Amino acid sequence: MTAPTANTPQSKFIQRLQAIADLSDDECREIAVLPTKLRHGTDGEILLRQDETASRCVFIVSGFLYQHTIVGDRSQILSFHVPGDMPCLHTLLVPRMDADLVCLGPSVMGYVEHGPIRRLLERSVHLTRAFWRATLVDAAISRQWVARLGGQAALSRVAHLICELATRLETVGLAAEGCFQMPMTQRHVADASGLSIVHVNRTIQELRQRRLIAWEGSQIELLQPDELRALADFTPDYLT
Amino acid sequence: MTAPTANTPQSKFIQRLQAIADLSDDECREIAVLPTKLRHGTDGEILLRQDETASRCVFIVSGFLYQHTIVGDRSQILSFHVPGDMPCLHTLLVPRMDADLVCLGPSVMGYVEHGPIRRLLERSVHLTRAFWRATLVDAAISRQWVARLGGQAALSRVAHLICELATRLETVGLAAEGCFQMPMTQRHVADASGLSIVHVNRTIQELRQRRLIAWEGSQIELLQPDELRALADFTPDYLT
DNA sequence: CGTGCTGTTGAACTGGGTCAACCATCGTGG
DNA sequence: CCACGATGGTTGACCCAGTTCAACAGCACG
Repeated sequence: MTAPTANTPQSKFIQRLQAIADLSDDECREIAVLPTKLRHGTDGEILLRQDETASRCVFIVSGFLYQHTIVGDRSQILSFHVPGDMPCLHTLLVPRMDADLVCLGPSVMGYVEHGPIRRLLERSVHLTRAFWRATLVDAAISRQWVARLGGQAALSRVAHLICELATRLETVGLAAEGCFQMPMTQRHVADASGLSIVHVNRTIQELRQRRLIAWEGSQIELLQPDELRALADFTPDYLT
Repeated sequence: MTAPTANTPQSKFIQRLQAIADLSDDECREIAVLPTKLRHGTDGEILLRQDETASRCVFIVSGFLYQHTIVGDRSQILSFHVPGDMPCLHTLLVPRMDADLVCLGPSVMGYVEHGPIRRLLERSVHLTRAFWRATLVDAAISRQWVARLGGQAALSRVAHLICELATRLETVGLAAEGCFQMPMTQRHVADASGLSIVHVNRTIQELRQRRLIAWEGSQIELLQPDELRALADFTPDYLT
């Protein structure tokens, strides 16, 4: 299907599913009519808590979320989520959250109860595959994070994170020419990269000095995407 | 279903699915009759290569596998797989492998072509859920690895890995009283933990000195499981 | 009986952590 | 309108967990 989707709350989510699996117009419509409640979230607000049992799914209309857990005395970010993502889709089958789901900056989310999604998927093998596949892309991202954290030094690690986010934002039309907005602080990068905040600061400065990225406020730009990807050992295939 | 499964090649796999989602006797039978080719693998043998397109799934009858990738000049293990696991189930929907699938020690695998599995799942919403859920457990394990690698120091990191493996082996009846067999070398632990082999050696010695584990050859024993879990910040919920 | 792998140990080194300032920005309340 | 406290970014000095290099011992295997 190629119909230019209107700018409904669901449009980014559908656009994202399209990128993952082909959907027919009918299927898009069925997703669009899922009963949805829109909610606004503020920076740092916790939408779902670790160990809580989720009874609904969240898709991001605008803004960003991340999953966060405490390990020992350290705060660790497990994943970032961008508009069009459904960060806790897995709760449909495994309802217990294994991390907090937190707003990164002000954001708008759509809530959909598990019930309607389950009923929709029961009727459609193809949509089930699309949703399943969406969870598999999340899993592939996690595996890349394992590689990133286990195998790379600080500079490549941070570079990889930036490459990943740029690519994911491109697929939903929120990044162009390697340029995007994301209200991440250096603390977030530190918690996502297993580094101290001080060292993230120096690492970002190194990336800036090498003219690989520009980063002022929430505006991030990849100045030399190819060089950055080479440094990060990044290949975007896994994001499908 | 509670019928004592005979010791067929599939029995561990079915046992594992049982632990994840209830299956009826009928469903177990349908899995048992999936056309399967048995293969033997030797230590270090690569069953599937990174970037290769898989056309079949593998379940482990006996022995161990791991997924492995090169990041920069470092070798990184992304996951371990134990009997009953289906390590590349995700290739059913995302056929491209994002890592090598390698034998850890001699092992026996069952190969099932994608086609028969797809046809089985098309007929059964419930089985689809069970398989989907199996991939979600793998994803949860990856997320835990992210937390482990990003947030924990060497000692906790290695302890966590051991706790995870012990728990997973228990659910398929291959560990009892915290005691199990696994032909892992310290190199494997190093590659899975993002540590140097030398430091893994010293870390394991520390665990031994603290009387937390015993590890001779391929025989691993948790001497004080509760203390080890506390040190590792390990809670087994996510393994379902 | 060498050859190679795994485990072990010691010594020197370093990437990144910790601690402690300091600055700029910004929203808030007096 | 300004003083303020909070937050995010930056810098310097010192420290340490973990790396690297190198050597050696046990053992399995051809």
